[in-house]
Amino acid sequence: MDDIDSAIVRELQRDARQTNRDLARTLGIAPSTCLERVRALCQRGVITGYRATVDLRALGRPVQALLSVRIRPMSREVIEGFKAYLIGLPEVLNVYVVAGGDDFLVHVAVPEVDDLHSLLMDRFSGRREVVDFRSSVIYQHVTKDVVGPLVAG
Amino acid sequence: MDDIDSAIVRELQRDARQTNRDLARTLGIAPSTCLERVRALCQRGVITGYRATVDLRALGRPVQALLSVRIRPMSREVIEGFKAYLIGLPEVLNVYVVAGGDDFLVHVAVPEVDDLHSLLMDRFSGRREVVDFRSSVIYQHVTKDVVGPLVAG
DNA sequence: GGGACTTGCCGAACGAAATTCGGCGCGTGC
DNA sequence: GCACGCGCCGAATTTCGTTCGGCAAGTCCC
Repeated sequence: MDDIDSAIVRELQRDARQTNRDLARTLGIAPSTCLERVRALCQRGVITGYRATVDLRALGRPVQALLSVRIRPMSREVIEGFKAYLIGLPEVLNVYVVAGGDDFLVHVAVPEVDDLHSLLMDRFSGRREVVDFRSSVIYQHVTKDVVGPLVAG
Repeated sequence: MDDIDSAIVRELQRDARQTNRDLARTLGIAPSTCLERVRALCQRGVITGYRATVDLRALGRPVQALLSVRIRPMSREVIEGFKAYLIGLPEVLNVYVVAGGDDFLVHVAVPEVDDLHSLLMDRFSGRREVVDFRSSVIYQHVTKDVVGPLVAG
């Protein structure tokens, strides 16, 4: 994990579909060398996958929210079960299992604000393990790239 | 935006680096047709980019947290300024600007739990617009693909 | 109801890219 | 000082992205 590997990760986070030749040219190394470093990063588990990012607005789901949920009891079975349930919901984008005041933080996207209310009423309030929930509409959401191993942070 | 487009988006979210031929074979269409549909999706803004996903553990930042921050005053300048400041921090992964009890929700990743404390003390408590903050360690984080336009949701 | 137009799809041809592999240089350890 | 191993490079091969002409189907207008 040297500077070149960091640069590869940074570049592939910026654009995962750039050609290996372009990537090699950017880094100043041979394409074959670049290719085997990328493969090594995948094999070592540093790079876990390549994903297309989509515009939720274009997909008809412009309203995003963060749902704070408290559940009881806090047993492993209940947590895993509720997490699996959340992942099964089509509105869900991210599930955070957190410590502190809340147990779950659920990032959702729906077509309209009304659907947020429906989602809470139909999918959350009825479940027995859910003891409390709260929703926060997201005004803006910025995703950053992972820059590196925080050597100078 | 028909079923084929939805399938393309779904497949490219699963693996953005699969070859156009494989994608076309999966969908049962010709590679040329597949290619122009993918390009149309990019041009229409449905697909906004392709990104490599990395393992934060492998990058030496296994501790993740969600920071809830309240700021004052809630003017556009202060919000945009603080948001830009957050994005500049190397520990930051996601910034959510939200309505409700908190104003910002900041997703961060650091090497150790101690760094979380340092981050809060050194980068947040000193800033004048920050009136309150709270941190929640993330036990698990699951990111889901966007499945579609929620027609049957 | 029929004809022209538009739209989307297909398949072959071309250029470019990914991938493989043998060889080389450099650092390390003995 | 010498042998070994690791990483990098560059050419050859294979696969892929991309373009383009033609075709079928659906649509609009007459």
